[in-house]
Amino acid sequence: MSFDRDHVLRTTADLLSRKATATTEEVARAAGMSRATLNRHFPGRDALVRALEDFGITECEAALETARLEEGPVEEAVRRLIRAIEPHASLLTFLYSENQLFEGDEQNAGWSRIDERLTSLFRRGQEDGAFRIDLSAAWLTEALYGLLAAGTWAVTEGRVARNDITHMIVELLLGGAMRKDAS
Amino acid sequence: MSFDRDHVLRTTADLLSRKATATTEEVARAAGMSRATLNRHFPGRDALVRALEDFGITECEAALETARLEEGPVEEAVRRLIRAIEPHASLLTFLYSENQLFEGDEQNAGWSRIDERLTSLFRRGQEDGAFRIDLSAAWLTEALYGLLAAGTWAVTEGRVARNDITHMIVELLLGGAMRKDAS
Amino acid sequence: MSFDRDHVLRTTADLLSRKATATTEEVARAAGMSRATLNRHFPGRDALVRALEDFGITECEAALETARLEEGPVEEAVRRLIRAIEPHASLLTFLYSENQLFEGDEQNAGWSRIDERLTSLFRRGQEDGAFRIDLSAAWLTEALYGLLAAGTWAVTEGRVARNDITHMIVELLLGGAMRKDAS
Amino acid sequence: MSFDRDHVLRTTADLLSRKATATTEEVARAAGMSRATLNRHFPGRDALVRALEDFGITECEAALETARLEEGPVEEAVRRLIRAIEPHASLLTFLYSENQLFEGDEQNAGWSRIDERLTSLFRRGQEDGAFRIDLSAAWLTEALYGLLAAGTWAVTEGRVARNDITHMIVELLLGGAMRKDAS
DNA sequence: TATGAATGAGTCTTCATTCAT
DNA sequence: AATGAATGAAGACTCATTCAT
Repeated sequence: MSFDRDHVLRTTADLLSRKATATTEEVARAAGMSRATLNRHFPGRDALVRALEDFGITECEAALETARLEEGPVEEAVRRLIRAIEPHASLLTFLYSENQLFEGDEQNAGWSRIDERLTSLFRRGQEDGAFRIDLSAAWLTEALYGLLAAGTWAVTEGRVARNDITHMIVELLLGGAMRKDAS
Repeated sequence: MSFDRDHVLRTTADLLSRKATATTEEVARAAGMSRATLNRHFPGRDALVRALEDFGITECEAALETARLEEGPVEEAVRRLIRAIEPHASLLTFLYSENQLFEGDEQNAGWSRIDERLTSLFRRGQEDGAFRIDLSAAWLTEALYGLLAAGTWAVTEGRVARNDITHMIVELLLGGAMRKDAS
Repeated sequence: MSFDRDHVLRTTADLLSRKATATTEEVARAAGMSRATLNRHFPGRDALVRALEDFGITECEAALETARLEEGPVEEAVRRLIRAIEPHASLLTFLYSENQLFEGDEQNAGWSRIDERLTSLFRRGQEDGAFRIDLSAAWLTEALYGLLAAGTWAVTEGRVARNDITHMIVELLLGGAMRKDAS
Repeated sequence: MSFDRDHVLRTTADLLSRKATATTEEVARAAGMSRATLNRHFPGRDALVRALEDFGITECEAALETARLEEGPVEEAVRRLIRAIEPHASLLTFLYSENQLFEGDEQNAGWSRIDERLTSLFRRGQEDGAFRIDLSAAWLTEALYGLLAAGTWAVTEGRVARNDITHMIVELLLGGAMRKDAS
């Protein structure tokens, strides 16, 4: 069977987002191969993490494209966003929890670009009068990350059904973000 | 000066919630002592993590007492809760991200008790008609953890002012949780 | 070349019988490998000592079989015994000096069995009228251990030629154990 | 209570002759004091070992004086020797097992002097025609050390009564050493 | 003087990586 | 190309020693 790079990266993100201290052995076993083989494809742990970052950024940017954040009402854009990005939540969670480690890196540029697009979306919501202005766009962005992570864990622990989690996140975030008197 | 156990535990929680892979050396230095001394008081890294769990459970339970969750309108109880628990957020964040470890332990009993009290609070909100019923109490509990973690990181990264974070969390969570047509 | 477990154990016994405080590094180097590799095969110093005990028991039991202790005159059986067991003397010496450790363990059962067989041999000598009865069988057994250890050290320090040591031990032990008036 | 140097040294010799890897903590507790206090009197582990060596040499030399090795028949001299030196056997055992560690040291001079006197005694026995010449004087000396150590252990483990051990050692050694046809 | 507490030094163990098959 | 085995490097732990009381 040929080497399935995507599968390895997703499995690794799942594992590392739950257990940041997982050893290379655990990562390799979770991906169904030996340490040595994992090392052949990703020479060094750092290389694996970089690959994860690249992969995560690529996937998230694709999701952002799919969601067409700039189009239509903000509320609908947020719904599309969460629906598109939720499948990659564990990858995003991993990037989120690791992003203080590679500060100043070129990877950070990709990450910042994503972060900026999300923040812009929420800022647009505020400018449109749809979103409250006392909850800053930066906070809404950060809260989205937190809720995606919480959603992943809630599903993993069986507290929320996989099919419900997108709705749960969307409604909580929009409910909190939107003005109550919006007509 | 005598050994300040609380100080050590708080410092350690701060560090580990930001960098789960921190070495014993880093932990000890952050607490202002040598590795050997840290080891004298907490024999082994596991012992330190266990102590953090005990400490976190104790602190959170004290915060829950302070918040008097069963009293008055749910909305106010949630506000009191977040205000009381936010100072311990980094501890909670660490425990939250680590809570897959030591499963089945007696520590878990303490943690489950806290979790149950929070879930009860949200369930009461739903029974009172104040909270939406399509967002389950279990999810609101999990979301609270996620927002506390996001808040901690947002403050650490300078995206949100420390003085604002309680408001940000409260408003987002309550805004999302409460029924829109509540009179 | 494949890993030679016997070689490692023999080398280790040689070293530890001379210097009980030898570090893992010294043990590994004496066996011609790195600490890490030694640890791969014997995870932890205790595991190595346990393996030495198992190995020693096995080797000694084999030597006891070879010596056919129950056959022929006791004097000849003792000669065969010492001849058979002397090559393993450093292993035995190490175990002898360490045998207060791991008391009550299953290892001790194996050791006790050997001890019992030796004691039985000397008891037979007394019952046959060949050995003095004022020197107890238990003491003769213990003395045998002491003389084997002394022999190992005497050879190591160059006080006695390797080829002579069996004779030295045999003659001293038998000379002391046998009745003077034996016809 | 005043500090009892002799008691500490004897206790330490007892412990170290049985367990060469005993920690300073164990040594101090066996002597009935804290690590720190032991260190006050013997600054550093080496200092303690040196003191033990000095003490052991002094005690052994005193025992040798008492035994008047040069006087009378060799057989009687050996009996007096073992009777005099047996109470210090654990000290001697410790020195014996440690003596490869401080090679070339000045301490070694004292030890060698003792060793030489013992060897001379056995050589005299051979020259007198009382002892066999196929068992070298060096070996008999070494065997004496081994039997003293074995005797100490045999008593500790309850295999031989304390009151019998001198007889056991004497008879075994003399029986082995003496010519059978000695009239 | 005696001791609990603190720590530098050194040992033990594990991990990420490389190598031989 | 894939893997079990070997190992340097790094982390965790323990000990002997020192210090403040």
